[in-house]
Parts: sequence; C-alpha cells; structure tokens
Amino acid sequence: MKPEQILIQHDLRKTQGRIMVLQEFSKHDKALAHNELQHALAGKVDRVTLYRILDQFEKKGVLHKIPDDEVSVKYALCAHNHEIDHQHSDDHAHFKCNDCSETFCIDDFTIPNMKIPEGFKVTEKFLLLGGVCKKCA
Amino acid sequence: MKPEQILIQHDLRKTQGRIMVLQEFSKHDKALAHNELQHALAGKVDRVTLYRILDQFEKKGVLHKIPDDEVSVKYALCAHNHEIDHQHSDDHAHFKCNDCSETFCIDDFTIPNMKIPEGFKVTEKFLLLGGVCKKCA
DNA sequence: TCATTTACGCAACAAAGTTGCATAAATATT
DNA sequence: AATATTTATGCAACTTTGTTGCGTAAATGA
Ligand SMILES: [Mn+2]
Ligand SMILES: [Mn+2]
Ligand SMILES: [Zn+2]
Ligand SMILES: [Zn+2]
Repeated sequence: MKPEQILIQHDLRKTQGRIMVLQEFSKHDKALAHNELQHALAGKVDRVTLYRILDQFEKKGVLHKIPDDEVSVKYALCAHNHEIDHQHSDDHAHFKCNDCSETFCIDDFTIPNMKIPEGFKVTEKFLLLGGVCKKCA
Repeated sequence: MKPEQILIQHDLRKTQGRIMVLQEFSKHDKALAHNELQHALAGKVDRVTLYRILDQFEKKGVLHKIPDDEVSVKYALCAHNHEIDHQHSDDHAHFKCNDCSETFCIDDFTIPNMKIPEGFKVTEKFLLLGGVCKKCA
C-alpha cells in the first residue's frame, strides 16, 4: 500500500517525515531499528522526530515492535496484506539471522496455541527464531 | 546450587562480584536487567564490571539472555534444575507481565517444534509471552 | 486566506553500553 | 608460604540510545 494511504487509514497527518519512513520500510521488506532509519534518512528527518514517528506508528498500529536480544528493538510494517487478511493478528513469528543480524516477519506462520502453566493470563505472543537466513546460507 | 559451585562448574574464578550477582539471582527467581542488579549491588560492584560479569556468565552458560521489547535485555539463570535435567536446552518460554514488567522463565514449558517456511535454518527459539502474572491478576 | 491543531527541529539531558589502562585479587608455581 | 602469573576490577572517558521542553513550521479545517 502507498504511504499516503497508510497514513490516512490510520488517522495520521500526511507529513514528509512519515512518508519517508514508510518508503524506507516498503523498500526493504525487513525489520528496521531506529538507528538504521536514522542513517538512511540522515539530513532528512531529525533523530528525535524519528523516535516520535516510530512511537506514533506503533500506537496507531502502522508498525509493530519486535523484541531483540541486542542493542535495540526493531520495527516492521503491520499486516503487509491488510487488504486481504483484514483481521490480522500480530501473533506471527519473526526470524533473525545470526550472520547478518537482519530480522524478518514470517507472516505466513502463526504461533500455535499452547497450554501455558497456571496463573498466567497470556494476551501477547512473540516468537523470535534465530538461525541463518537465505542470503547467508 | 550454591554460587561457588556454579562458578567452579563453569570454569570461572571465584570473585566477590560474581558471587554477589549469583546470590542476587538466586534470591529473586525472576529475570534481572543490568540496571536492577546495579541498583541492588550499588557500592558493591562497579557498573562496568557488572556488564563484564553478565557477558562472561552468558558466554559460559551461567545465564541466558531474554530479548525484551523495552529498554534492555534481561538475564536469568540457566537450567535451574541442571542436576536433574542434564540435557537442558534453553528453548523454554518466558513470560513478561505487562503490569509489573517482571519476566519469568517458564521452565516446564518447552517450545514445540514447528514447520518453518523454506530457506530459514532455525537454531534458536525465543518465545516471549505477555500478559498478567499471578501477583498482578 | 486565516485560525487551529499537530508535528518538527534543536538543545539539553538521562540512561545504556563500550574501551583502555593501571591496580587489585585470584590462581598457579616454586 | 612466598612469589610469579593470570585474570578481574574500578575508574575515567567516550559512544550510543532514548527522553523532555519549547519555540517554530507545517498540515488541516474553516
Ligand atoms: Mn512482524
Ligand atoms: Mn529462561
Ligand atoms: Zn543473514
Ligand atoms: Zn505482574
């Protein structure tokens, strides 16, 4: 979907910074951390603004956070196939390559339901797989 | 297991700092982040030393990292029941409470095997569950 | 075009994490 | 037990990551 459409759909003002961030995501098809975006948009979008854009995007459901075992969280576009799969729930898995450190959404793999020990009420599931990606194989 | 035994078993020198860190873990039974340990051991162990202790412990298999969706990773003792379950693999799940932000190992729940899309060679699995813990229920 | 609302950029700060190096402490050797 | 060797610690200095306040600019609505 086009950046401008995404913004309208999520009730967000159409600003240059936001559009550029969305373009960056759409051209990579992998999860991006703040510092990667900052680098890509150096001189175009301020560092602090970038933090605020990411926060807003997450709050509005444009992006989702992916927990990371290294320096900082990453973000990926929510529901790539939003037109088709309208009731997209974000309980899909993520894969992180130990070689190149890139993280991908595995959209077509839903985390199975599991019986969890007593006393815990589970509302979210994050499955992060580690290994070697196609490129690095 | 006693701190000193753990250190010997993992081929680590028996130092005051390391012992205190292990004591801290054994008295809490939850995952701890660097800043929590730093606070608990203020004046006892230097901040930088603490980073190095955690790194060493992870490398030697005393602790394991738990990815987090917030500010920094957490650590938990590996294989609580190492004496019994000797071939402990760290593919157990973790639970993080959205109320108190505490993270626990769910040692008795092993992540099931799953068929992953082509091209990815999976060697590690991190399942982070979110929700409400017993105390906060 | 003008008013209003919201986002942006900048400065200043706080928190998290790293590196180098001299000294202290732990282990190994005699 | 004393000494040599190895390894860990503490401190300073620095980088990176994330936050807050505020005046200005840009986006939207009238
Ligand atoms: Mn995803
Ligand atoms: Mn664990
Ligand atoms: Zn790779
Ligand atoms: Zn709780």
